Amino acid sequence: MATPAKRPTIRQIAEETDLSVTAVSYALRGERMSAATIERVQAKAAELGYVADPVARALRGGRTGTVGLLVGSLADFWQQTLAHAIQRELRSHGLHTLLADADGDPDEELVLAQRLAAQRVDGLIVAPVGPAGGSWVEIAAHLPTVTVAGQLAGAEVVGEVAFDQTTGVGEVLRHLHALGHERIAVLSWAVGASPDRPSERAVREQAAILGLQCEIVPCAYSLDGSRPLALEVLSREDRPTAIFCLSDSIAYGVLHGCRELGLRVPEDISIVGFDDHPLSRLVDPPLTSVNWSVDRAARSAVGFLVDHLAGQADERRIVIAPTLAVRASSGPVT
Amino acid sequence: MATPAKRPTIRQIAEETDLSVTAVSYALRGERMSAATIERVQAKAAELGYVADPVARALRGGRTGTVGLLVGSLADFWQQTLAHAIQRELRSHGLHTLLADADGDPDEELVLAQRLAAQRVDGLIVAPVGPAGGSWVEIAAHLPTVTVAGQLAGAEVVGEVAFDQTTGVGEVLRHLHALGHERIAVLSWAVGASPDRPSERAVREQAAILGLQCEIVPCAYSLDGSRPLALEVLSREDRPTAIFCLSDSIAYGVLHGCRELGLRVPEDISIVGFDDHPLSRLVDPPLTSVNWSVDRAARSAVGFLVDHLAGQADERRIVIAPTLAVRASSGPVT
DNA sequence: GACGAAATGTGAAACGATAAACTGAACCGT
DNA sequence: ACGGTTCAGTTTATCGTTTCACATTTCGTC
Repeated sequence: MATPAKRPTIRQIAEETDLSVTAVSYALRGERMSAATIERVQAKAAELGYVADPVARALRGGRTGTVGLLVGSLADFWQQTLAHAIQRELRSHGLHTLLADADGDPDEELVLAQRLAAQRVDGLIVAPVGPAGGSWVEIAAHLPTVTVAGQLAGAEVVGEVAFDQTTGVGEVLRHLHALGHERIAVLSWAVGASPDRPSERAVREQAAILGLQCEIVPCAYSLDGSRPLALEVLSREDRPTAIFCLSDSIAYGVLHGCRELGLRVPEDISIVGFDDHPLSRLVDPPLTSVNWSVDRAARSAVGFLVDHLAGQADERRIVIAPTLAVRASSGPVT
Repeated sequence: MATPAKRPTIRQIAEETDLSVTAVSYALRGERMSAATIERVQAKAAELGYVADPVARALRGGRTGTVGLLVGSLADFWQQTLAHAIQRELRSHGLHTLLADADGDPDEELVLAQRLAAQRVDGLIVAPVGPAGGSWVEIAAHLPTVTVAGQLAGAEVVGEVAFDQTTGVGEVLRHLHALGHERIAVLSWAVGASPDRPSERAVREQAAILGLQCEIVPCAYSLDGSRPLALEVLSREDRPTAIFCLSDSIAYGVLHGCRELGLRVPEDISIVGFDDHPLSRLVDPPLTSVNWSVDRAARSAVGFLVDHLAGQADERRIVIAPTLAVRASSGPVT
């Protein structure tokens, strides 16, 4: 902690090359100055190990080379995977990541978005937890924003990676219906103010079509959040014959609960997840789940943002199609 | 993207209150000015929704309220968990997190550390991937640094959360030894320049003591990284009777490989992990692993840093003791 | 009622980089 | 030889905040 780290500054280079600060600034970027000067400056910069100060640059208002990544909850395994994939993809484009975790709280999400904007990120990639409040409209109006796996109603985004919830949910419910299930509990990740989340809406629609009796139960993300809830649902008199979890993380907690209660899966109860985390094929029993290509989502999201930053103004949108991965956790009603 | 977001500035408050910028700056922090002025200024600030610009503040040299979190590889499930825990803990202290992922590359790790320093983080929490290079000494000398689960040789840190590798590894090897295993493959997360990683050293030491034949195989972190390697090891003529993976993520890949080859675990081969990810008890078969309390590690790491920032100068250190969680993936040699 | 010390406030410089506007000089064609 | 470009720089202002040094006013005290 001794001396406060003296990184070389542009001024130092200026002094040592007998040029003005401005000249150095231009030369470093290879603009305007004569070839000889540019060479001389860059040599000196290399010699001193100069790296432009991102903070100063940000204050002045230029590009920062940093993108904000805002996820709904890092407690969710799948979102961890997504965050990693996006982060890695951003880096392959030479962009840095400022990751923020709303931890399931829509209000916190907004605060964090504003904080990221204040940090002068060049753009924002959001996997929203809640529906858009009014402030989102404003944020997205000023900061190129791409949404992944969720909408920000009303906000004008530069790209959108949507997941076809209707089809995904539909496939699950048809699968369960075909296996003879009729009473299904749906564990949805709970957040205060989101009465009309697409996935839940899809559940109601599809359930109505198939004539299924679906009860939607709000649930916390984490393992420790869903397990107690699962215990409650599973202990009921008229236990459902299947549980459909709108996130694999939730499903894991339910599996855990089943194990504690001595319930066999899928003989006593079928369990289906959503998002298909890489470990879902390894758990016991392997979890039936809806797979969306994380890599494709990450690539698209980053691609949209990068394109926009490169000046391509048109809004982009991709809808990622689901694949139902049927594994051993779902079986016929017995 | 229209107008470049006009957040209210300190100057705006100054104008509307007929005070100097300086006065407002002081008043906002409740210093110097008269009570009346302070009140007036803060009221105006609240009215305008003023929030201090972190970038400007950082440039000037003050606290930024942001901590850099540098993890060796977010591809590793356990490190995802750790990152989340630390992030959450930091937030409970009102600190923001700037997360960077070295993706297994020690050089990248250094670059990122410097980048974080340039972003003026108040401190750094590092789960290092490689051993310290010389630059780390310099970085840590200028920036309060806490290490978690790894050392930065030579660097003077303000806190250290160490994991007792020797005991952890010892317990595993004794466990396997007691089960009759003698030829053990150890899959270690590979990184270029780390010939003397503590865990590997511990393996060699303990293996010597117990008279075990341990081969250390370097391995990538991810599922996709360890699976092919596992296939190779498992297909050998003189296949080891047990595989000890120095990370649960690696173990998952190995489990996957066993399944593909039709090997039964633990009848045909025993598998042990390291770190005990929450899902390890749910995979098939449940994975024997070495548990360290993530929460305790996160709390300690953040606590050390916060204490230091609060002026407590003494260096802190905690050694987290392992607990061997014996589950079904390890069994006697048959 | 004069004197020093608080209390309260102001202006200017600084943090590091960038952009707009300006200054000479060299160079062009006519 | 003259006005107009272009080149290669320099000056100056700016981003939003903090802090140092200084200028007033107020106050208690002898």
